[in-house]
Amino acid sequence: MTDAGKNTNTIAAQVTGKPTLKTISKLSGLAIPTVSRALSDAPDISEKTKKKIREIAAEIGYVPNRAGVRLRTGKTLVISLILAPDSELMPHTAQLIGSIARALRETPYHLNVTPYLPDDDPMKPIRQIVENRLADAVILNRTQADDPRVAYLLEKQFPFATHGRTNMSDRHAYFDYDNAAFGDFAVRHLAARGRKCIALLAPKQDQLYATHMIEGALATATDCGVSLTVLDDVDSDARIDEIRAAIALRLKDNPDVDALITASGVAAMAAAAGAKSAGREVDIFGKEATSILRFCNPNILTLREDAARAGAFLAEAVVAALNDPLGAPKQGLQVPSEADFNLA
Amino acid sequence: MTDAGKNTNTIAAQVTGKPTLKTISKLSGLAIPTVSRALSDAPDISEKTKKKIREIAAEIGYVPNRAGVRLRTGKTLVISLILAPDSELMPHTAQLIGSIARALRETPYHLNVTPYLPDDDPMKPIRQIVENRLADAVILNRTQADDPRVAYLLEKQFPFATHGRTNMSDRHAYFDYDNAAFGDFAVRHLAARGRKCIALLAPKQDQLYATHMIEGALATATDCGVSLTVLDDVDSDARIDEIRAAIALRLKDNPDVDALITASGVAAMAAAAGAKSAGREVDIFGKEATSILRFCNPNILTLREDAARAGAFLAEAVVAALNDPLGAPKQGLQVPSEADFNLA
DNA sequence: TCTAAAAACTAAAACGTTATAGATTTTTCT
DNA sequence: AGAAAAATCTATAACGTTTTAGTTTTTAGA
Repeated sequence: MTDAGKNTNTIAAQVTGKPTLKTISKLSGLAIPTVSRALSDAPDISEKTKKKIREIAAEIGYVPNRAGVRLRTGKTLVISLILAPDSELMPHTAQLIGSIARALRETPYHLNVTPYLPDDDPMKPIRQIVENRLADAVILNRTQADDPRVAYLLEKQFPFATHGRTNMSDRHAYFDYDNAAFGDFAVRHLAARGRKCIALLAPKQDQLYATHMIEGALATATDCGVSLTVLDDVDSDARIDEIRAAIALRLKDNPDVDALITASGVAAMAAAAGAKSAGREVDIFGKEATSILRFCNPNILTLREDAARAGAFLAEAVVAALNDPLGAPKQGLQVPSEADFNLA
Repeated sequence: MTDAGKNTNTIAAQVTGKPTLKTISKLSGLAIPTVSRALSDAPDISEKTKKKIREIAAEIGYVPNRAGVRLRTGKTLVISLILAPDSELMPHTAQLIGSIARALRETPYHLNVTPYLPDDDPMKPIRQIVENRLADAVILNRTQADDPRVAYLLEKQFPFATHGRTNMSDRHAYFDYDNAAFGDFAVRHLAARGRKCIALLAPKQDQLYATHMIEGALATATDCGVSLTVLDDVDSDARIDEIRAAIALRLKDNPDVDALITASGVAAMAAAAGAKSAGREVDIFGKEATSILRFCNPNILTLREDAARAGAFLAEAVVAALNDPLGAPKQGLQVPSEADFNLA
């Protein structure tokens, strides 16, 4: 029982420093490439050898050095989430980031966050990432119908997924909410509550989700025999106080309006306040990321947008695109179910 | 005017593929190490050579390959933000992430996000990062007074910064709100409004910020001659409905309470609802990340916590720690000013 | 003008990985 | 048993960077 002999029982104890392929090579007596190929399950390594190497790797806790892999293969093992500047929609964003990062834990990829500011060129971060190979794929949020970033990524054949559809959606992975169904449901529900003159708050920008929402709502309005006005001159990305003021103004212009549909929770809250300040009693139907909205104003009818689900889907979709670049892009649509609606 | 001659005017045009040190080496006729040392402004390279190399580098748009640097130096150029699971405080988190990432754009570092779940071991991500060198530094949020992660990082001498102080704060970089000042201000303000019996909602866990808040509030309560009860059995990290129910219960137990101070915006909202359901008219004083809280319930008095400022500070602090590991850790305290308070 | 010292530069190696092409061993078939 | 084929393994090189230990060139000093 000498001290010298004590720590030599296990292989692991013989290892000093971070284990590399070299360590396993020495421990197993096999060449480094053999070790590498065994761990990547190459066909020209015998099962016996693979087993032995995998055991040693597990015992000494071998983890591939990312810099080595990256330098050799050109793969970064990084996925970058490009964040559009959003002033007030942050609960949604935080959920998205967290759920993407969590889903990526099951993969070798890490999540990088790359935000840009309102006065930045949205193309700049994308170009940097593609040109300098800072990531293997990107995820975009707040896409527009005719998004130059999407066009660029498609042209460069750089893997990506988007949160929200675009005009080029058939060619890329995305997750989106079925806003047509939301529009339909909202109108149907408001009509059932006896509302006759519904206004829909659409964003100024060319956003596809609004188009869908309007389409769904218009069709159902005709169906239910209620009137539907689209208010497309309120900037729903503005500060909340500004939205409220704008809504109050619109309500005065449209004295018959007895219900409002909005595309975001913030806008719904602003609408509620705007209606109140205009002295009008209207129903409000909006979307929300958390339960906060309905909690602080139970009179707002809401559809819960599941950002966590979106994040998990986007992570999977982008990894799928990386693993099979030629496969059909994964596309997800959250069709609202009754359970997603909080109806006062 | 031959076609062949057209593109050879500029150096840049002669370069194909991503430029490396080798490219500059060939273009300049100097050896690769010379180029490397010139770009890192080493003392043994002549100014003339440095100028020449820098010009070529700029012209062909040379950007160091991160994998090469990482493999050679062991530096990852990554800073990892470890996100504690937070159910309802997400606006704050999103602001934090965005502002850290934006601040890091001025540096060579990229931001990685590493969340863990309520049932995960909080040590696991940290250990992985340190042992496998997945980042050069980490930023922690939601630190506890006696945080094992902080102890571990200090022991390993791994650079980090925290959002919130700990028992070991003198030894690490942090950003925190001056919660003592918040407690003081809240009590002083409520007393001035004529409130006599104030309750303070403290989190169950051993969180230093609560200690500070209580200290500040207690001292001022004595000063102003009002009574202050600390309710430390409400889990302020619980779901919002649960907090509300718990608060309603506490209010019934304490019939004299006429004002509530909470540590978070969500808790404030829950408190407002709890008070309402208990049929009590109490003042509420809370904190908020965005202006949403006060917007949806203008009766809640608030202190605005500037997460963007926290993020920018933390980014700077952690980069400073990396550049000067022996220097004094940067420590920031947001002392609330009158302007930060939204008083109904 | 010659030598010593200082300045400026370079050759070689290494970080850890994987791809290519080739070498060795084993199996299969006649 | 011997040759061909298949299976298994290895040597070498390369990705782009920086560090170490030189070597060459220039300047300074006598």
